[in-house]
Amino acid sequence: MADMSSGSAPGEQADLGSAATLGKRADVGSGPAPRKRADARRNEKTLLEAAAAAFVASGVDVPVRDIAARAGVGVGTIYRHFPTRADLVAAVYRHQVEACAAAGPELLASADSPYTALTRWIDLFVDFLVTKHGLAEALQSDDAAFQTLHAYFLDRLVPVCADLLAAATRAGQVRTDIEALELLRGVGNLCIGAGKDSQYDARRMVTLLLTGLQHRPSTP
Amino acid sequence: MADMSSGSAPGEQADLGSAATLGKRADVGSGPAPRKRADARRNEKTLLEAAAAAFVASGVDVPVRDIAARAGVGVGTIYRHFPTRADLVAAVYRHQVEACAAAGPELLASADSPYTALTRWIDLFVDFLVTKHGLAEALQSDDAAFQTLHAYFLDRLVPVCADLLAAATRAGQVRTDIEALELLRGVGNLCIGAGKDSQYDARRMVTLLLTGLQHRPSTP
DNA sequence: GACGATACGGAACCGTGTTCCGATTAGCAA
DNA sequence: TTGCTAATCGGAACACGGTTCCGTATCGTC
Repeated sequence: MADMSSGSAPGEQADLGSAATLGKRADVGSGPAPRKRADARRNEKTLLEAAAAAFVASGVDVPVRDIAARAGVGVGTIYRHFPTRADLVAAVYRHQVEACAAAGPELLASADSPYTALTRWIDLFVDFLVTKHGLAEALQSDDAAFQTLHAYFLDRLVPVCADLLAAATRAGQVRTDIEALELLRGVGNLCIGAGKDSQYDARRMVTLLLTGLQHRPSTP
Repeated sequence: MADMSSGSAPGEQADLGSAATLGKRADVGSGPAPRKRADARRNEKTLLEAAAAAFVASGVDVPVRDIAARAGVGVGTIYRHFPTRADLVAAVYRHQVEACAAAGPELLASADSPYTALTRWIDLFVDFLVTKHGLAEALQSDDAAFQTLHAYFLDRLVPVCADLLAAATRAGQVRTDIEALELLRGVGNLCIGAGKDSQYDARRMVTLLLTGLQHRPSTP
């Protein structure tokens, strides 16, 4: 299974998550993609690496200027490749989000019960969030610029969570009044500020939430 | 019992929560307070009312300039009375925080079990947070300016929560590995973004958390 | 009414994200 | 190799938010 908590590992050959691929696919059928210039491709890769390093060093709140400086480019270059901060963040973490999404079905197939698969998957999700300083905060930020990041996470992970939840529901292991979106948002919220207070253990809170999710006829 | 979700009801005679009373008490023993000028007192009251109205209208994120305009004063006046945004927020909600703190012992005395008292108290807390747009977010913000707000809430409410939790623990009704601070932060986190998505019901998530908190020997 | 202390207003400052546009350069053709 | 042109780059400039500063206005007292 993919390791969700490892470094962000940018720098692959294929689609590095340029903003154009985040929204609706642009003008399908207008012929093959016009292939970017070499310096543009180089810069995009450099930017993703610099951003990943900056996020590790200073959290996802690191100023755009710092990322630009780290990459040795101007801020204009960042905004040409990524229309907004959130798109850059999304691009940097795209691989890990995809890995998390892919892990859902695998866990469902390998775990000894749907509920176990669900908890393991949520564990992956939590590991991902708590190891990325400020990511959970950014996801819930009401800043309009982060709407696209929020949407990307939800688009990709809600269906996976919904499948796990549905399986657990069919097995009679969980309450039936909780939706996947709600569960994911709750878990995401619990991860906020995870690294900033040693007294607060997000994983323990998520455990509580998941325990409470279990189907228990004897509700007090 | 105090109604935590009602309007903020500023405008009382006594201490309206000026910043001086939030931090450590300044120079105790240097004689009686020198009694502010009349216009200063008038402005402080006006400011609290304007801020409360602005918070209701636009959330606690409303720009300081907007509050100043609403109160018909300059921004300098705000900063003279409240050293920072967070102090203004704290002052506006001080009454409700105090009411929430006071409700703890009352509930413990009146409810039929400590766990019930705890859940009722948490309900009050949640009602408070979800009815104040952006307050839960501000509480967890890593912005240094909100540290004082965070600290105020915690100073005031953690002891109350700890008492309720201890009582429930003595009654064998809850797990023993959760601290009051952790529980409060978890609940606070779950309230983030409560009003912005009709799909997400913070109260339901808190219910899950509290259910998971219950002592259950048969852990799956 | 005068005068010192206090409080006021809002321009100015700093740090953000984002936009804009002249300078630069890659990629191609001759 | 040399031009040419469109794509790309860099960073100054803008918008917007919190906060600070200081000349001016007002209060309260003599």
